[in-house]
Amino acid sequence: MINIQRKTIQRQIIFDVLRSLEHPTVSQINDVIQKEHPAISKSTIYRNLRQMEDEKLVCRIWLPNDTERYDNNTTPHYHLKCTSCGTIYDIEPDTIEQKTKNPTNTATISTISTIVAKAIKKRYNFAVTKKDLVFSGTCGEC
Amino acid sequence: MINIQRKTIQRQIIFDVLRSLEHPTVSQINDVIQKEHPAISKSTIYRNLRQMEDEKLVCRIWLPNDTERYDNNTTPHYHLKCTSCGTIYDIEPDTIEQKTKNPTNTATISTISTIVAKAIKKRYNFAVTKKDLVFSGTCGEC
DNA sequence: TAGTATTTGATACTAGTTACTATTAAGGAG
DNA sequence: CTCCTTAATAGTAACTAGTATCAAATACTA
Repeated sequence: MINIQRKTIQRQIIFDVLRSLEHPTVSQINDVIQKEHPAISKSTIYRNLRQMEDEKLVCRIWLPNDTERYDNNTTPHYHLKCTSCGTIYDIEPDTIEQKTKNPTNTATISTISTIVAKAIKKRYNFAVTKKDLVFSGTCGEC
Repeated sequence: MINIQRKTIQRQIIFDVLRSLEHPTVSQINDVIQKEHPAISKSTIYRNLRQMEDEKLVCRIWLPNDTERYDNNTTPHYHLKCTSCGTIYDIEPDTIEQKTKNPTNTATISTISTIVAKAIKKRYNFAVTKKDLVFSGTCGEC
């Protein structure tokens, strides 16, 4: 009996709260949990979030000039961050398309990033396993 | 006399140390400075690094699962991080090239990221001003 | 129900920020 | 060149964010 994930109430609460929020910081998750369950410690929260990340139940995301955030969208995708209002948007890599110079050509971010990963392998002999792409700027609302 | 940047010895020391290191963390910068100048406080170090970032003298970079780092390469470029040895490599966006399906086509990361930024504008009405692209994986040495 | 390894919560630590007082660089007047 | 003024900067201390350690509690299995 080694390394089995146990089902604890704390773990279930943390997961549920995370699922109810959009790109929350740990502090936001903590605020919600404290109201109902003040006995749950921050160690437990951080620890469980990391564990869920390892299990691929959630993603931990790193945006410039921000604290760590969690994302319950586990499909591969990238992020936009509005530097004016702070909102974080998901970019779905396979839905976005852009014609290149040749009007019959279209490219998704997904295929583009695959091309880049191959180029990196060729040029730097570096095997890419994870891509963190963040675009900062101003959103349509601002 | 408002908002003039003053030339302080602390500022010069911090800048010189930063220039001598590759992608240093603040802790690495601090370690070097403390040996010669133990009186310089961490607030001063953090404050000056941020100020130099505002002046575009250095870049602050954010890598997944890492503390903040500074980069004295101020030309636009992206990063590779080896998850095995921890080494950080710069990708020069204009030097890397990769043929697309059409063998007469080549694309730099720079042009690709410009295409993506335009697509983001069209699709999400979001004006990209900064791109933070980090590729994690295993380097040739590991 | 008992045994045991995992998980929790507490505590103390490292990393980074903020607020505030004391110091100092730069510019002007004599 | 020296003194004065003043706003920017330095250092201190106290705070938020995140990590590590470890005894106590608890989930799982037999």
